[in-house]
Amino acid sequence: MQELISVFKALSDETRLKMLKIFQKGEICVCDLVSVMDMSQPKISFHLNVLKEAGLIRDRRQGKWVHYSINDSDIFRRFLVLTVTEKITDETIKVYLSRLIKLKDMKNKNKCCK
Amino acid sequence: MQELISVFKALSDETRLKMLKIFQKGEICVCDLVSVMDMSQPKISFHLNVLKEAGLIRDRRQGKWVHYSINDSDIFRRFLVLTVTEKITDETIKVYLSRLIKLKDMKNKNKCCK
DNA sequence: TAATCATATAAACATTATTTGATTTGTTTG
DNA sequence: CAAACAAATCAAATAATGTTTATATGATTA
Repeated sequence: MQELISVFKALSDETRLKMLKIFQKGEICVCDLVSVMDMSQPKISFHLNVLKEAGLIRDRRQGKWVHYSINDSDIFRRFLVLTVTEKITDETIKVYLSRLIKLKDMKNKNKCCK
Repeated sequence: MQELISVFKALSDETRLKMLKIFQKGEICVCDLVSVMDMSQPKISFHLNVLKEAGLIRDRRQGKWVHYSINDSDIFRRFLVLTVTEKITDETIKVYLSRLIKLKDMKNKNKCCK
């Protein structure tokens, strides 16, 4: 039961739901999330850890960077994440999305995280 | 988004999940829940209110008593409640269930809430 | 209509979650 | 291998939730 509760608790926070929306656009590293969401790095790491402990996302270290993405190994969690990202409009995170696009453009020009 | 969060928050508590398990056996009034769960009446009322505000249950007043039951008007909430009650075994609330059965027996003998 | 019963609400307190600022760990690169 | 960078962790401050005790409200019944 505690495992189930940890999933619902992870989904009970605006910042974390917005993170899931961002993850839906693909894998992202902590430093990029920090700049996209404009929040302190410890805060971002804290929320990532809550999502990870709940089994909703997974991490992958690549050199200095740790990339996070949606964990699709469990169907119940997948369903929840899918429903959440569907119920929340892109409009809600439009500021983040535009920063994300800028970031990706910059990476193509070799300026960050490469 | 806050509405969605209120649903997940409501599901993020052991007492409330156990309540949903009990509701699955049918409508129940506050006083019966108090004796079945052996918790203070304000505590029960507090948690019932959280579930109600999240749209997961509904209430129906009948005389002095207020009966609560699962609100099946929304399919997403229905799915969540169904999944939750499926993932949590009856074993988890066996003490409550045996009290519930005793209560129902007593009611047939006209001893309570009638 | 006064007494009683069921439930809700409020205030005070306890517990848990989140945020912040500082520090540590792990990795790469000059 | 020292400096620099990315991310995690920790302790302290703050905010949000849950619990308890006391009181209020609403309905029934004697």
